[in-house]
Amino acid sequence: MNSNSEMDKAENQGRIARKRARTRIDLLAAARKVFAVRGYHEASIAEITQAADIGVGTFYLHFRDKDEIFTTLIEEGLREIREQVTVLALEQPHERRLSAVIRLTFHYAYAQRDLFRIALTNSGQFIGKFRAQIALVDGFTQIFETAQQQGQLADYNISLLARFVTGMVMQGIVWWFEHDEPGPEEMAKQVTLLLQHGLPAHLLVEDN
Amino acid sequence: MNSNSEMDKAENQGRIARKRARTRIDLLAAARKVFAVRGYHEASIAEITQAADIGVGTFYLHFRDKDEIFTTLIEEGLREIREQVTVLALEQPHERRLSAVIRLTFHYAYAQRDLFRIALTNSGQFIGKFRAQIALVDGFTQIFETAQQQGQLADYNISLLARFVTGMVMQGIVWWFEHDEPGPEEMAKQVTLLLQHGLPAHLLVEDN
Amino acid sequence: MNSNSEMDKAENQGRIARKRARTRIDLLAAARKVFAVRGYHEASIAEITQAADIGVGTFYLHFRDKDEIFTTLIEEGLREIREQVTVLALEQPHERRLSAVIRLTFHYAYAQRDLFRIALTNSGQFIGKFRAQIALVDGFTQIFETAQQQGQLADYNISLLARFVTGMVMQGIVWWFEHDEPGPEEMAKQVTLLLQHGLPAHLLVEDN
Amino acid sequence: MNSNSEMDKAENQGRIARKRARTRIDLLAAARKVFAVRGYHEASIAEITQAADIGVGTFYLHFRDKDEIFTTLIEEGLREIREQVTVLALEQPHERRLSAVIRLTFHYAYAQRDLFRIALTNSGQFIGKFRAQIALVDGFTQIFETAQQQGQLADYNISLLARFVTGMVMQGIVWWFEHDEPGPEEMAKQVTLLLQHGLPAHLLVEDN
DNA sequence: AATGAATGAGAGTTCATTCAT
DNA sequence: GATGAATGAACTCTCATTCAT
Repeated sequence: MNSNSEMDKAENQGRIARKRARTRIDLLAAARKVFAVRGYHEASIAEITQAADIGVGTFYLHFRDKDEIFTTLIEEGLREIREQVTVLALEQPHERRLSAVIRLTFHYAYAQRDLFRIALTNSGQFIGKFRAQIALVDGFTQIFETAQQQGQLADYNISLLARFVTGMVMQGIVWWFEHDEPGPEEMAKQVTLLLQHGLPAHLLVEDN
Repeated sequence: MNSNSEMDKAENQGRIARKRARTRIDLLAAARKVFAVRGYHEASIAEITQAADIGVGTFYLHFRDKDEIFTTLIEEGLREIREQVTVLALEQPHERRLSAVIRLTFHYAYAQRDLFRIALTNSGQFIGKFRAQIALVDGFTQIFETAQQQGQLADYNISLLARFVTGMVMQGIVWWFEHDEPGPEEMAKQVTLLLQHGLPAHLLVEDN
Repeated sequence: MNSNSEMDKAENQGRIARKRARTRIDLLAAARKVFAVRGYHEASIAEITQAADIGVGTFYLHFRDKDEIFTTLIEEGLREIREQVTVLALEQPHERRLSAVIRLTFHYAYAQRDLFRIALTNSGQFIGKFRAQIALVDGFTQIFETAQQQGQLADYNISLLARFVTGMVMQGIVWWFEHDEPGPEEMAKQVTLLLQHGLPAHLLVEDN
Repeated sequence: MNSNSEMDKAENQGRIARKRARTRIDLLAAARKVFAVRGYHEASIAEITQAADIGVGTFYLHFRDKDEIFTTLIEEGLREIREQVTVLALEQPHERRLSAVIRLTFHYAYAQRDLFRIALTNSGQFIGKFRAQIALVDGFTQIFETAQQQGQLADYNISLLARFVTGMVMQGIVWWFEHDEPGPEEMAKQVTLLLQHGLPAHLLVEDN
């Protein structure tokens, strides 16, 4: 009977934990939906809990405030992408790493356009905190630093360079907020094209 | 006597109009300050009017709501830049136009970093409406279209290309939200460098 | 020259007084229009002065507040009616006086339906203060008192009786807020009919 | 255990619902008090919630705005009266129905003078919407229509007649805003007296 | 006398957060 | 753990009124 009740207890805890986790997931999914259609500032906790079909009070059992669920939503949604991109890019040889990061980022971002829209449209206040961008910048920085240690990119400010490339990628993603075409493959190709050759000489005469 | 009183009247109206305009300017200046330190959403009308040292009610004599003063602030602040950049860039020969736009934009943006910070940090909700970016995109698009008609840029999607370059410039400006160096001249040089030569071949092997 | 300037002065004062009176009339007319379409509480001073095409400040040179212009509007508009009804009714022999008051009141009220609408629709707060009604009640009371002194109306409470008849007349006027027919003549006839004969015995059996 | 917790749950919901209903009732009672002393337009939500000893925000959990609580107050307060009068009057034989409606209306109105004061003093804006009056008019109209179908009231405009009688009753009720005497029984008698016999011939000579 | 820009008290309303159940 | 009624601070916005011109 003892072991029985202990088993019951353990089982019970498992059930409760699962229930709790389920509620949390429901909240995040509801938040994603609500933030997408209303934007961060127009969204209210009440709206989110309603969409999740749970009580308002329950929200505070899972998240401190609106800020926290927003950050968590973005963070968790982006973590996987970040990890995947990192892993897959590292599998590539050096000279393919940069284009791999760009391609992979575009692919994942295209698949999760709604999340990026939420993040980019509402992170103004958190700008600089915006993790997706930071991760990209960091990735590019590493690649460029390695290159510089090998004597390349002598004239470039590496930090700025990483930012510029990130800016290009971000604009590509923002483009998808309004258009569905072209897809990630072509988008990556366009960015890579520019990065490979630059613009024709006629457009940018050499300053001296 | 008639003409005298008429002159008085006209003079009076002039003075009143000037006073009114002065209040409006005070409000815009106060809004700029408040938006800069608090952000759009955290700023309250009361705070703005207090900073401007005028009554709350007066605000509504000049602007419909917070949205309107924000838009006006950005719009008026940016108009001059837009016009200057346009005029000066058009004075340049074709092959210098692109780099001129980049250089000039950086120069003006550096001088008005606070305004750009306000605009870029709080325009999430108005993304796509953000005029500074649109103006840049339009400018670049024109330059690239002209080039394409002359048989250049054959492989490029012009719209995307314009966005990419805009993204680079924007990231340069965002950089200044956290750093004061390098200045606009070097920033422009870095962007131009990348656009002229692209990245070294080792970093981006040709896909086939 | 002295007498001349004195004449000038007098003339001037006359002109100013006329101008002042004109503004006052404009204000009252504007108020009538605005109260009619917006109702007392929804009407603002700004709206009235705008309709009168004068400055807001000027309003306060003529009326203490919204209440005063409202009261004045009703009062002045009703005074004439009251006086006319009184004069004309007194010209009638006793036995025609009551029906004359009813007929005349209906005629004037029909001609000035807008004023009565304003008065009756917005005087809730001033109920009991509403002068048109008071005047009628007073008029009826006098007639009934005279009759009672002559031994008639023994069973009636005169004050109440006057109110009841006033209530009938008022309902006739309110009817016109929604219908244009029948006109004042028929309306008076209907009221008089009821007052003359009462209702058929079948509808009201004698309590005992 | 299952049924037990379900019972608990049901009981809980019952208690919560009762509590909620209690708050609503408190609000309506407070509104009745505040409207009575301040009038509709001078009453503020804050004043009502203070009188009800609840938070401002709670008001909006129960009513959309001031308009809604006002309408609800009048409507709910009047519904019972309307129903009672209707039911009781229909129990009467035809020839007693009219006087029954008058007597009953006066009785209920006297008992709820404050409610009628609120309704009549503040319904200017809602005139025509005012339900108590409409209900009376409708009731009288039915009675008179029936009578007319039996060949009576040939000369009368039924709609107007119903309004006139309503006007008399309303004036009786308004009388009580300033006097407590006479009571409803005598008031009904006075109205009935007038409706039975009309006024003496001396006061209203027959027009020809 | 006339003006209208400026004022600020005060109204309605929302919503993140709490807490008794 | 979950609930949702209750809370009240904080916000936006209006408008009667003043006063320098």
